Amino acid sequence: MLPLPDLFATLLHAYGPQHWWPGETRLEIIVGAVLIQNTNWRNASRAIDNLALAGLLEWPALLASDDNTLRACIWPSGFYNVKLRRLRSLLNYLAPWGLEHPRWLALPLQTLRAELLAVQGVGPETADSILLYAFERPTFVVDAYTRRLLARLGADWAQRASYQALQAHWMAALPSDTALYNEAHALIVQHAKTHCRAKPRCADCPLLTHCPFGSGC
DNA sequence: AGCCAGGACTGAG
DNA sequence: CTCAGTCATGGC
Repeated sequence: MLPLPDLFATLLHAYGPQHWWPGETRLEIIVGAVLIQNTNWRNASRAIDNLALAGLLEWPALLASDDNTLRACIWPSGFYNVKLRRLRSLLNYLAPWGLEHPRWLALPLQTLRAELLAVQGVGPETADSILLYAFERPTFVVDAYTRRLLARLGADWAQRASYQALQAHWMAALPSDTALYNEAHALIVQHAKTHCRAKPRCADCPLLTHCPFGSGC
């Protein structure tokens, strides 16, 4: 299979730098990481817009918000009862220090990751998204796109591999670097959105020549 | 009309 | 430790 550094270079050449940032502020990124769980970006984005309109993308306001207001805002993202609880547990974890505390940049990555994973409703992808995008820590975010892309490129093991195995695979292949991991994930998402769901399917896919199925998506 | 989307948790076997 | 079931909206 195409070596991952080459895969990254190919996508970068095809799509250009994404400078992807899933939110305007640290708080928005963290909230978004929960709201996007098993939901399409459009619905999650609606929820974020509602929160912004309600003035709840401000740290103290969000902490002080009542459940009914918060639930109404996040409604379009689906799973609103579950996500309400998950947001609360995450906010409760962050609250003692706030979002700008030096702690978030000082603690070892694995320590912080373990803390996040201990929060109810924060699994590996959500934890890594927060670490990479909100706190700019060099950890690779594995998601459905990442998994599918490897599988489509012939790495059959990827489809059923554990999160840990997939993450280790990427991180062993690419140097530990926040900007690089950010860009790599953004490119994979960009590729998936422009080709995987394109119709006609993958006519000018940049990964076409590397794909055993005749389409690199 | 179903099927699915950038997950995580729970209970069962 | 696998794995099906659960949570839910909106777009196609």
